[in-house]
Amino acid sequence: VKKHERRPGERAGLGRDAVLAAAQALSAEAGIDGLSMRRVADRLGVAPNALYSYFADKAALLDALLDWLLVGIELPPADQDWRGGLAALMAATRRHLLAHPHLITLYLSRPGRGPNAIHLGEVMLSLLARAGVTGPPAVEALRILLIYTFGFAAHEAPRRGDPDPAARTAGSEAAFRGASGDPRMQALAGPLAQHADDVTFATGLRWLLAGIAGR
Amino acid sequence: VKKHERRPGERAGLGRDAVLAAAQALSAEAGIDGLSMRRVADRLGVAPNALYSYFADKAALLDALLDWLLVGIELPPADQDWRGGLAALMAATRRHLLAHPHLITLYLSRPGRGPNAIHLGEVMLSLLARAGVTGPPAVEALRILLIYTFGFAAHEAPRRGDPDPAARTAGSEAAFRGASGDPRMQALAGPLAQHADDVTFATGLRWLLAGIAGR
DNA sequence: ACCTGAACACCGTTCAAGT
DNA sequence: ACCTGAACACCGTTCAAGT
Repeated sequence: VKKHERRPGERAGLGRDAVLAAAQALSAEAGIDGLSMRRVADRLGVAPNALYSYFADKAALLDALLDWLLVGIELPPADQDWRGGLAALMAATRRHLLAHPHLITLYLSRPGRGPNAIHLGEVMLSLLARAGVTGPPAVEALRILLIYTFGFAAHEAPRRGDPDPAARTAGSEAAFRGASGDPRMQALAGPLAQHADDVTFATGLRWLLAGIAGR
Repeated sequence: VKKHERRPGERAGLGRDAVLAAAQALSAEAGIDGLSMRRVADRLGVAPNALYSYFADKAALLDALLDWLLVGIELPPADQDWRGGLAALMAATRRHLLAHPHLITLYLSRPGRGPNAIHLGEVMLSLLARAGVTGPPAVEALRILLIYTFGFAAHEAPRRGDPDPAARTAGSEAAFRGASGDPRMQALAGPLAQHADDVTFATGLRWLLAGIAGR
């Protein structure tokens, strides 16, 4: 909001990472609809068009942001069997995505060819190879697992901490879960729903892994 | 673009359906990013704010549009077994969604409580009941199947007829599939990819149905 | 009830210019 | 190379007014 007080000609010293960090922080506060180039620039104390020194356009910034959010997904221990390893990896991926509920939606509509997305795919392929699944069938299994994991996270994201849209449907959600009225029930609704989500996610994942094992 | 030549005070006679039809046609031509209230109004020969007589805001229009697109999904024959029926229904749903590739993304991020979405869920529940799956486990299975189906369609949509974004990544897609250069290979890439998608979708679906059967 | 005119507060992006 | 000023062509939405 407030420019950082620089003399004319003085550099702000942004860099791509600073822009991405600002964009992520902004989306956490204002949601996906509040994520604009101008507001990111504002947050950095910089003119709107300054961002175009680092990203060709808004789409390029979003692509970079999504890949940036995949950094640091917990990898399963190397001595685990392929099935437990894949289950742990997909669960960790879902948890990681849910840390940024506002941005999950974007993943489904974008290619996902960033370096971190590719690395995740490679780890999955090495686990599948240990199951004896390689080549085209491995790519097929990988795709199914990724769609399930990202789709699941995208589907439960609106129920999570999305600031504005959540408020819109919060009432019907509570009613749907029979938790309207009693505030103690409402306090339980969140954790209860999350637990149900965890169980449901694990169930579908188990079915898919059983299918992969049966190849 | 051109107003329909009405005298001042004369009605345009829009109605919700006319607005939805215009919105759908516009998104087919201009993609999701080209779908604006002003352009929908323009297409109807009406002032931008006239739409607010029928929809509270753009989000309400989008919600109605998504449910409207679920109309007419092919239902499986009543004498089919539950497994074949569910497989056919989910395949028909995916095909139906892919007829509007530009809008699929929106489904994942929105609740989906419209009348048509609810009807689809009821048909699924009745098929699951024939498999002996009812109550909470049925809701769990339904959710997993829907996430898989919608997620899959959302994931392959960008490869389909999305006008602008497709052009952006068309080159890398062709290279990825090893179809760069030779125009005969490029002509094959589309149908080939679609066939691979069909097979992959059916495979994952079979795995999930096997899991449901094993309950 | 349905629609228009005019306005408000925003967008993404480009171009020329400054250091 | 990095950043600013100013401008362009857009947005969604609201308010008052007309029929």
